[in-house]
This record gives sequence, structure tokens and C-alpha cells, in this order.
Amino acid sequence: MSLSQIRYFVAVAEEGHVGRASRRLRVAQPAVSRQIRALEDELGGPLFERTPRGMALLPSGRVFLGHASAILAAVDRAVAATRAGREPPA
Amino acid sequence: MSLSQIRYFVAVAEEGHVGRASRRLRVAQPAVSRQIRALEDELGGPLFERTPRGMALLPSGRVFLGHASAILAAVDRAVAATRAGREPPA
DNA sequence: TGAGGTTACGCCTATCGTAATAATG
DNA sequence: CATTATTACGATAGGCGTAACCTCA
Repeated sequence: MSLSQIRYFVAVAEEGHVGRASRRLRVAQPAVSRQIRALEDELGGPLFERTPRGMALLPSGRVFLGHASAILAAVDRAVAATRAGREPPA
Repeated sequence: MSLSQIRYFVAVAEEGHVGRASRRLRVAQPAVSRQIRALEDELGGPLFERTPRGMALLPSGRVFLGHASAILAAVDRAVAATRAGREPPA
């Protein structure tokens, strides 16, 4: 599992669409599709249902989405706090 | 920034020693040393003080350590919760 | 047959390990 | 000089993009 995979997952979950997610991420479709698949493999089963309209979150996907968003937010906080601690407020 | 870098950082911070951290991580020393350096570069400055005895956390390193541990814990929770949601408790 | 997702394949960058090189008490 | 971290360098693996393919209404 990588932070990229988590970011790709959140984008697909929010867009409900690999194509739109890949444009938002500025990455080609197959890259997103592959990473989602790898994530699903690692988590032991599908997170999305593939429909002719796009990707619909399954229950396990909804569970993961909450955690995934929290992880990305925690990373942002970690970076901001560490940088801020180094540059004392003027 | 990657989850590996965060794991390497936590190991070095806890061991105070790249060598011990690398053994604990089952990875060669230079790999750990390089990733720590890359992390420091990304965060805009050093996280450790290099001493002849090992690596001592700087204040910004202490700040980052708290966040780093939280991120790794959140990842573990994400995996566990998603897997558990798929395999209903017997 | 059109919209979407996936697989195949080749390239390219990142990461690793071994070995050599500092730096420091 | 012993201990620790870092740099060099060659090899390997992972990730990406283009192009081809599959699936389903």
C-alpha cells in the first residue's frame, strides 16, 4: 500500500469514474486502474462495483474511504506542523 | 513522501541508530540513510542530529514523530477495518 | 457501437544491496 | 582505530504511458 494508491482510491471514490479521476490526478487511466486493482488485492477483495457507468463504492469501499481520507489529512498535518515548527512564526 | 519513508523514520527515531533501525526493518543501512535524507529534504530541513553515537531527534523530528506514528496507526486501522468489514465476524 | 475499464508491452525512474568513503570520538 | 553514517555504482523492481482489447447496455 502506498500513499499514491490511497490518493487514487479517494479520487475514484469521489468521482465514481476512473476516467474523471485520472484527469483530476493528471495521470493516465491505466495507471489508476492498476493501482486500484493492486489495492483491492492487498485488502483481500473488491472496493468498487464496476458498472457500465463507472465505479460504485461497495460497503468495504465506504469503510476504507473514511480511513483513507483521514490518512491523507494526517499526512498533510504532519508536513505542515513539521515545516511550521522549523520556521518560527515571524 | 512515502509510507516506507515514514516507517523508516519511526524506526530510526525509536532506535536512535540507523544500523539498528535497518536490522529491525530488514533492510540495508544505506537504504534507510537515503530515505531519511530524502524525507528531510522534502520537509525542508533536518529531523535528526548526527552524532558519533547515532541519530538524535531534533525538535522538528519530535514533532514529526508524533504525526508519523499516528499515520502508521491509521493505516493499520484502515486495513483491519476494511478486511473485517468483508469477513463478517463468525 | 459507444462508453468505460482492463491488459500488454516497453521505457524510465526509484530503490535496493554491496562495496568503498568520510567523519568523529 | 572503531563505530557510525554517507556516497558510488551497478542491478532490479515498480510505476507510467501508449496502444490494443474486452464488456456491457
